[in-house]
Order: sequence, then C-alpha cells, then structure tokens
Amino acid sequence: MPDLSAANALRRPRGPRKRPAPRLATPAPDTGGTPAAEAPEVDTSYLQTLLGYNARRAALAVIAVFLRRMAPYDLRPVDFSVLSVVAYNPGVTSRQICATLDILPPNLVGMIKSLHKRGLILRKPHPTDRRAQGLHLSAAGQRLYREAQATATELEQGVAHGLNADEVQTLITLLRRVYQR
Amino acid sequence: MPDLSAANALRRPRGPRKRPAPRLATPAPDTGGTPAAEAPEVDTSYLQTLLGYNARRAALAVIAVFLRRMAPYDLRPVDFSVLSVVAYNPGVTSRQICATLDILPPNLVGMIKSLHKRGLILRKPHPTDRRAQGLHLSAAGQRLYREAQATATELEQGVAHGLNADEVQTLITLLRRVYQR
DNA sequence: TATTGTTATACTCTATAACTATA
DNA sequence: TATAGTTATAGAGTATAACAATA
Repeated sequence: MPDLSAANALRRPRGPRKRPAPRLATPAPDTGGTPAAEAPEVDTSYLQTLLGYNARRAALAVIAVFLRRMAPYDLRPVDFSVLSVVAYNPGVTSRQICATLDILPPNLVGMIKSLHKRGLILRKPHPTDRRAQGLHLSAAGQRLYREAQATATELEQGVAHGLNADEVQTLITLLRRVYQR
Repeated sequence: MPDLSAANALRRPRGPRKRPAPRLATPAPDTGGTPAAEAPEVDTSYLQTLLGYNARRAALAVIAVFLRRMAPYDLRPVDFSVLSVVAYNPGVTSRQICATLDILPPNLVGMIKSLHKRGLILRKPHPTDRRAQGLHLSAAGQRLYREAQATATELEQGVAHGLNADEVQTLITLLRRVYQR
C-alpha cells in the first residue's frame, strides 16, 4: 500500500506546477526521434483527469502542511486523529480506535504507548470488560489537544489557497461521498 | 510521510460507515464513568470537518479500487503513472519522471528496472546527453498501457458511487486547486 | 470458541549518502 | 561545479501470525 505521509513533499518542495494541457484520448505516437528533454514540460494531462491521482496529490499537499504546523506539538496526523477520537469519546478502547481509523491493532500499540509515556493519555480499567482498558485524555493531554485542534482548524483556511469557505465545504462533502458507503 | 497505498483498506474491507454526527466546537467533558464500549458508535464529527482527513480517506478508497482493477495488469498506481508519463512523453528521462511524479531518483530505479525487465519500456540513448537515456513504451508496453488506461478511465465512473459526471468534474477541479501552486 | 491487547517479525515505501560518468 | 543514473542502506509505515488473559 502506498504511503501518504508526504515526507518527501515536505523536504523537497516542488517547483511551479505545470499548466493543464488539452486532454488527449490516446497517447501521442512515439516518433522515436524527438526527446522530451528539449522541452522541460511533461504532459500529465491524462493523469490529471483521474480522481485517484488528484485525491492523492491533494492529500499529500494537505498532510505536508499539517506536518509543519503540528511539529510544535510533535504530532503526526495519525497521532492527532487518535487524540481526537479519545477526546470526543472518553473511555474508548484500542479496538474501537482501530476500527474507526482503520489502524491494525499491532500498529496502534506503539502509538498508545508513546502517547501514554508523554503523559497525554490515561488507561483506566474498563468497567465491564477486564480484557479492555478505557482511554482518556490527561489534563496535559486535554491542554495539548485543545491547542492542536485549534491549529488544525486554523490550518484549514490556509491549505486551500484560492478556495473560499463554500468551496471547501463542497469539496469535503464530495470527498465524503467517495469514501462512505 | 504517511503511506497512501491502501493495502490495509484492500485486505480488510470496512464495515458500514457511521452517519455524520452534529459538529462539536470542543470535546465532550470526560465524566470518567461511562465507557464508549456500551455504544459502539464512535464520534468522529470533528475529524470529518478536516480537509486532510477526508482527502486521505477518499484517496485510500480510490486507490483500493484501483489496486483491485489493475491487478490483472500487475500495476500499482505508481507503475501506472510512470507508464502514463512515458506513453504521453516518449523519450522522457528518469529525472523528468521523478520531478513530475515527486518520486526520489533512487526509488525510481527499481521500478524502471522492473518495467524494463517485463518488456514494457525501452531505454534508448539520449540524442544530446550521454548521461541520460530516453524512455519509450515497447509495443507490448503500448498494448498493456492502452488496456490499463481504458480500465482506469472506466473505473472512474464506479468509484464515486452517487456522484454524477458534473460532480466528479467539480471534485477534481477543487482537488487540483488544493495541490497546485 | 471468540475477542482484547500484545509481542515479534516481515514486507513495502520512502529517505539519505555517496559513487560514476558526463555536462 | 553540477547533473543523470545508480547502489547501498536506513527509517517509516503497514502486514501477518501467534500468544495470554478474559468474555
């Protein structure tokens, strides 16, 4: 599975984007003689018609901004998502977080351990199931999450440069309809 | 950088999605007593307001479909993208592909090697720069790519379930404005 | 018999350094 | 001195199997 973490995008900022080229129904015939190197522009007009290509590029761009802005809190997107689920669902179990965020249980263990070690979350015995444990934000976790969420909300405005509030709302609505059943 | 490859999404299909909950400005206070386990619904209403969260989920959903449909051609999204760039830009160099698709040069080497080994692409000497080599699709590569592109185009219709052609076009336009400078 | 949390581990994807041949 | 392609390798991210404790 491809990685959407955008580390590359973060450390190697792109140059100016190419202007969209006219759509082609089929690839240009290979005349064999003229290398594309002479014209530095590379035609990606077909790829730009694909929802998956654009969704991935957009997700990577947003994640890159997210990584920069969340660096002061030392939170990756997945850490922020976990804290957010715990914040809004006090007492939630690891298993529920896995199902909600599509994380495999073995991969969540280390994140929970790390957040616990940083004093951000508490593990309390589950009242009815002694196998499970209820997760809660500590006071420090609540403070950190409150600031991080404010940053995330604020970040939304800047991410989509030309997009106004209505356009962002339309975009989010359409994205939800893509991944929801 | 997070991985957008959607392997998990592929092998562990999700259950039914939760209905959107009303937005909350701040997390619910932790009353400490009531575990979320009793109500299996987990509140993700705040995360669902974030462009990054929705873009990543949508990208993963599309990629999962892409992986399934491209399996007969043994092409990952990145392989398809590389073939597409070569198809529309015969004679393109590795370096240009890296800049266009945001792939690091060392990571492209293996892909090119693999596609070459499969007889899909040809490396020709670059006419003006003996360090570089121009990449071209072989006849077999052109046949395979033509079929793969048809599948990708066809796939677009089915990916966005309820979305009509206009809505998909709007979505793509908005996504482009997010990641383009 | 199934589930929660966990360990160990393998595999994939991405990143960095450094080399060679050429510009 | 810089760039194209490459090798080797390190580091994230994601995957599967299997276990003890509990349901």
